[in-house]
Amino acid sequence: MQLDPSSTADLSAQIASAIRDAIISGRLIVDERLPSEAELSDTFNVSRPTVREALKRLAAQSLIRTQRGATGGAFVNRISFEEAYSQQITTSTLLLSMNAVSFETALEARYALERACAPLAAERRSADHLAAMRAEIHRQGQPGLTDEAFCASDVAFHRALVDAAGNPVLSYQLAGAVEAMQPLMNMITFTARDRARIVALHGGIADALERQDAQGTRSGLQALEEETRTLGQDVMAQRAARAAEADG
Amino acid sequence: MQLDPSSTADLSAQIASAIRDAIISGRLIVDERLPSEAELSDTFNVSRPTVREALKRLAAQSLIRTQRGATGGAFVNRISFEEAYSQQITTSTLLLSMNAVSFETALEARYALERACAPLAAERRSADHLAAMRAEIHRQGQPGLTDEAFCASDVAFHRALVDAAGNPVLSYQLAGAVEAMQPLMNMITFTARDRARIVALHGGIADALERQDAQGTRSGLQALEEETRTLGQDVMAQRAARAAEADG
DNA sequence: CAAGTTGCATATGTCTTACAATTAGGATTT
DNA sequence: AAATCCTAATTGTAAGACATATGCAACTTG
Repeated sequence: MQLDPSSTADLSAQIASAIRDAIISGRLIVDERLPSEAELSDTFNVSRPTVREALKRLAAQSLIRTQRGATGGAFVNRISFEEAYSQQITTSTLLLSMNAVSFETALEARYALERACAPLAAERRSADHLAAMRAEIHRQGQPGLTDEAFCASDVAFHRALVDAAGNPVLSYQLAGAVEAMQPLMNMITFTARDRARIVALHGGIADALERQDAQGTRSGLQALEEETRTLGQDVMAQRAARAAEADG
Repeated sequence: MQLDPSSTADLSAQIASAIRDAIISGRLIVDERLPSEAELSDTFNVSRPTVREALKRLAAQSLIRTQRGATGGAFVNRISFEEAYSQQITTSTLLLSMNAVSFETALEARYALERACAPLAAERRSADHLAAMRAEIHRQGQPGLTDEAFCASDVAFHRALVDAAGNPVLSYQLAGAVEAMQPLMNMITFTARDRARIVALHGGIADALERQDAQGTRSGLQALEEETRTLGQDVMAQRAARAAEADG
């Protein structure tokens, strides 16, 4: 592992990059211990704080984990689906909120992806998945539920649907899309009538999954997308109206 | 921004977490300047190196950028689609390679997601997208192409297909799925006959997109998935056979 | 002899102090 | 007025020290 002396980037960034490349390329394998900070600072000819900054960068990406004590050190981390989930959700959420992604664009992407797992979910759904979905549907029908709790239950419902496809890679990819939508969804105020419609659509989707009807699942999701889009557009229109009123 | 004194985690991790929460919640907005390292070390009652480790963690996630000089400092970064892409690809690639995700599982997820953008791509594909796809198809037909170059062109083809859907969120989500497959795809040796079949399938997909035939695009992708699965299974079977031979 | 205890070596975590490098903006000089 | 230099602020890097955690071996003790 060598550094490029002509680079103008921070030393800690260069060192992190060198180690990252070694991990990605497989020269460092899972659970292998990196040299100690003192050794690394020798080999790279930098001070220990600089090495530490590099290691913290890698730790932030879950590429390594550190352990104190006699047999401690930095170890190549086997990144878990859970860690990957949470990183992707953080990134997706910020990407949406910082780049003024419209409600329509995010919604379209989300449901396009979700419909992609309809056939697999219809084929493989287990009793557990169906039960989880039914439980969320029941919760969504309870009176006195806050809008936020309703949205959270909605996310849980869709999460169960995605997991029913039985493909962890698919679940991972979709977690970001679904959860990143939540802040946008939380802007919507659901009237009792809205909720009733959504609960009915959720019920239809669960029914279709239960009878392993892929096409029914797809069209149920389609209807749900359109319902949600209408709700979102209403909210945006109201906001625009209020903003215009405040201006003039 | 306060720290939890009962936490056993590293101070730098706690500080990074506190700042990250402030960014995600919107208390710190894009392009806003964070307090200087000296000020942060005062407010958190830690030393400057500890603050710096926290800032490097955030920089690794593209949440902040730093600038030297008189008016320098750490600024909340507007995360771009490109940065989000590359982070997701890194994470996805490692997730697949470190968790022994099978070729079948990854392939299934990839094509399920890709078929999801078939209707949108058929509706919105521009001449540019079609031209990009045709160019890659032509490249794939050239003799003397290495397997790696063939795979890279394959990725470019699929990337154009995804971009044709005209939804940046969809493109972002799919970039990880498609590109993370590349190391697995690179294990495959493509015979001339294999390549001819794949090129023909690519041509069929491009044709379907050109005539805005969503169903044709979907079935073309379906056929491509099955072709690829067969190729992958052959490779795995050969590997298993060689491994058995070496053992016995 | 077995079980618990102590102490040591090693590693990361944190602090302190210092200096180098970079940069914007003002002061100075031509 | 324009070009130049200087200065202050800020991040980047270094070096050394101490604190803390932890595995392991040696030691003590019942």
